[in-house]
Parts: sequence; C-alpha cells; structure tokens
Amino acid sequence: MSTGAKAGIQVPCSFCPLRKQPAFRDFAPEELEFVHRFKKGELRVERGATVLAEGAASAHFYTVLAGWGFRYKLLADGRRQIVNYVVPGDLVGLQGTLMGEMQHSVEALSAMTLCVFDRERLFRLYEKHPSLAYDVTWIAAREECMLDENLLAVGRRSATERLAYLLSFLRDRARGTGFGVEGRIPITQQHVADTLGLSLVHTNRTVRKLVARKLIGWGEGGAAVLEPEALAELAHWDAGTRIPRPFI
Amino acid sequence: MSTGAKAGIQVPCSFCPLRKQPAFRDFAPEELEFVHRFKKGELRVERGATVLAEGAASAHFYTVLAGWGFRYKLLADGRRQIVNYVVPGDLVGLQGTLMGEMQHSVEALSAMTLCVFDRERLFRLYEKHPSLAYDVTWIAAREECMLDENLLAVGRRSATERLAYLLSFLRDRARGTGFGVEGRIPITQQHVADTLGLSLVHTNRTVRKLVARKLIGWGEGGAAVLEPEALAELAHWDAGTRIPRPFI
DNA sequence: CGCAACGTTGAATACCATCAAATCCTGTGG
DNA sequence: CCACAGGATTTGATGGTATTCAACGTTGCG
Repeated sequence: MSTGAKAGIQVPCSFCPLRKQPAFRDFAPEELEFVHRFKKGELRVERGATVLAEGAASAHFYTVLAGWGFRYKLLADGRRQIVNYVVPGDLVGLQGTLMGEMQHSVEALSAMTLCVFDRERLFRLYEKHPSLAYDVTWIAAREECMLDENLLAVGRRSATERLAYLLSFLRDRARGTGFGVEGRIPITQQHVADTLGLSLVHTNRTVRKLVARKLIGWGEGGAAVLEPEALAELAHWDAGTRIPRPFI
Repeated sequence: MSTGAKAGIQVPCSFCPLRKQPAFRDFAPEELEFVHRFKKGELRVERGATVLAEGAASAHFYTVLAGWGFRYKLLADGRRQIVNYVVPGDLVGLQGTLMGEMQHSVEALSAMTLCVFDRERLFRLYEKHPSLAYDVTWIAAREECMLDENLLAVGRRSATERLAYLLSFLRDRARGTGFGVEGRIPITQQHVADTLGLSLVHTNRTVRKLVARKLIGWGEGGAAVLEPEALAELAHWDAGTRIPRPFI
C-alpha cells in the first residue's frame, strides 16, 4: 500500500503553509502548540498512490497540506464511484479512526503532502481541546454537506448539468487553499465519469460540448474553468458564502 | 413551519426508550445526567411535517426518539433529491448548528417524536463531556458513511439494484431501533424515485418486478422486505457488522 | 519501437424519461 | 349510503439520453 510514500521532515506548525491561506481561520497560540505536539510527521505520496484503503484499520489519519486526492468506493464487479475530492485542509481517514475500519479508499490525484496524526490520540484532543474537537466535527459536517450536494447532482441533474456542477464545485474548493485559480484541475475524464455516474464515452461527448461552448478547457494535465459564472448558472448551482474554515 | 408540532411532556432521560434498544450503547450515569439537563424538551410532529427547512437557522437540533423522517435538497425548478433517511437515535440539524444555516430540509415520514436541544449549548457539551462530543462526531462520521453508500448506489447501480439496495438499507437501519423488523417501511414510490434518481414511472415498473419475484411486498402503508438475503445479494450490498452505536 | 494511458468518434442498442390516462384507495362531506 | 377529491399506483406508447462495443489517434515512456 501507499506506493511512493516518503517520510518527511517535520516542519513546526507555526510555519504551516495553510495558515497563510485566506480560506482558513487561524489558531489560538495554545491550540497551535497542542497541534504541533499532536502531529506525528509528514507523508508525501505521488499521483496514483493509495493513501488509505477500504477495509484497512490504519493507525493514522491525516490533514492534507498540499495536493489533490479523491475518495471512492468499489462494487465487487469493479464499478467505481468517486464520492468526493480532498484538497488542502481536509481531514482524511477520520471515519476509519472513529469507526475502526475504512469504508472507502483514498487515492492521490497529484503529488500530495499530508500531516500525520495518531489514531489513538484523537480522544486526547477531545479531552484537552474542546475547541479543536468542535472544529473536527465542523469539518465532518462540511463533508456531509458536500456529499449531499454530490448526491443531488448525480441523482437529479442531466449529464451536462452534472459536469458543469462538478467543475464549478472543484474550482470553488481549490480557491483560497493555495492552489490558485490559475491551476488546472488534475482529473481525467475517467475520474469525471466515476464521479458523476456516467460512462466514459458519454462523459467525453459531454466534455466536448462544453469545450465547444468555450465554458471549459480540457487538456494539458486536466480541466480548466473558463467561464465560472456561466458554468455555475448552467449547473443551477450556487457556491454559497464561504467563511474561513477551521482545520487541524 | 413545523405543521403539526406539539410541545411534549419531559420524560427523564433515564427512562429514554432508546436505552432499551439493542442497537444503542448505554450511557455512563454522569453522562446521562448531563444529557438530561442538556435536553430542552420534546417535539411531536405528524407525517408530512417539515422538521427543519433549508436556509433556516434553527435555534435547535434534535435526536429522533421515534418515527421515520428524511433529509432532502431541492433544485430551483423543483427536482428533489432525498439524500438520507433518519431513524431513532439519529441527530438532525447538527449541520445547521455547526455551520449556521441548514443546507437541506428534513420532513417526517411518519409521526415522529424528537428530543430538543439548544443550538448554543452544544459547545458546552464539548467542554464538559469529551466522551459525548466524541459520540457526536461518531454519529456525523456514520452519516458520512451512509451518504457514501447512497452515492455509490445512485451513481453506479442499475434501477433494480438501486431499489434492492434501498430497501435492504432501510430495513437494516430500522433493526434494533424499536421499530421491529415486522413493520413496513412507510415510504411511497415517489420517495423511492427521489432517493434513487429515477422517474416515478420507472420506479413503479421496478417495484412491480421485485414484487413479482416475491423479494419485496408493497402496499398497506409502505414497503416490506420479504427476502432480505436475496435482496441484499441482488443489490451487491453487505450490511457489514453492526456494533452498538452511541446516541445523545 | 512497442506499450500503456488518455482521449475521441461512429454505430447500434438498452435503459430510462416523458406524456397521457386509467384505476384504486381513503377520507370527507352531503 | 353515495359522490367526490386527492394521493398513490399502474399501464401503454414513444422518444431521448446514455450505454455498450469497437476502433483509432495521440502522447509519453521504458
């Protein structure tokens, strides 16, 4: 498992690159110190690496520091459903930490850097820092929100609307996390198909249509949103107000 | 809002009906006392009542004591997606409590009794009872798990598999919560359609097929699972091991 | 240079949506 | 008791959306 994993050098949390990003709220000094001691190390993985595998009882959970990843589930016959994407600031593996065993897998979409925490020390965090515990729950609730939206998209939108939604959504998620809007979204059409519940062929035709309308770009390592407003409107989607969010 | 809502008589939490049910773990005495003081009252609603509305900033959140409900989202043009169902022991409104505003609505599928908590006192729970805070997060993580499964179903299963999955899933959720397996699942075909991303007509044809195969029953106020094993197999679904779960 | 991953396109077909209308059931009021 | 309304279910007919099968182009890499 974890192909391409490397142990990293421990950087003090006070220098955490996420703190500078506008999407995130900052810590109180005593929280920062606690998190620094809580942190066990860093993990670097390459694109395509499996960060966490369904069925595993990993000893760790992580906060994403850099890079893109995705969470997915498989049916026995190989059909794959991507349930959500992960970007910097997201917790991965919390579900496995709480419930014992991962119910989904996590794979890196790009090279990723992750902050490593020990599973068994999570409860200490709940005992010592209620405010951080509250933040963990906040992050879990936000994930739930995103899944609700993804379900709405897959269940009730047409193929074109789904694609418009997904790219709007991913662009919005990347904003303020240190990627910059200029960057492409490093997904293939197979990822899109497995996210939206479409076949690869139909996904391609749908992509072609939106490219022809100059709403999106495709190629050179991923997707690009060219007309954010028009795309969001086509998707019947509203990003809502984004408040600075907590992370651990 | 909340058509049919009634204030209820406060029952001490030590007599909470959920404590007797096998699906739930029990409280430590000091936790029980804290929750009893934390509880603000009870709410009774009729079938069809809106418990919480998307966009609202309710002052409360709830634990379901009895009855069925469902969570859903709407598109501007009226398309509806049911994202999950709620059964006794589930928290409703936690997302709105944490993030300020509800991003989905909750409606009663049957008469429901809910235990009422004050939104602004949630943080007190995190400060005073880390173990209960941990349980809240556990419940949120479990919701996330269920949403992942629902997404897998809607995105990657055929209509027949989806229906088989949904009824297996709902039957499994009801087990051990005080409904009894004997009871029917109080949903209409419109609910099924809006859960599985299907049209009402096609939902009906799919229901007819499974009824003809005697895997399920339909009518007299809802659906019934006649052949749980065969249905789960048809759905390519495995309930997994169910451990006693916490509730608040 | 061969292979693998990704993207693209055409053709045939299947699944599911839509439109339309009929039936059944239950609760309500006359 | 019956008429009636409304919700829920059922069925047929038709068409569109999306899947499947198949093939080919491109790029990058060992």
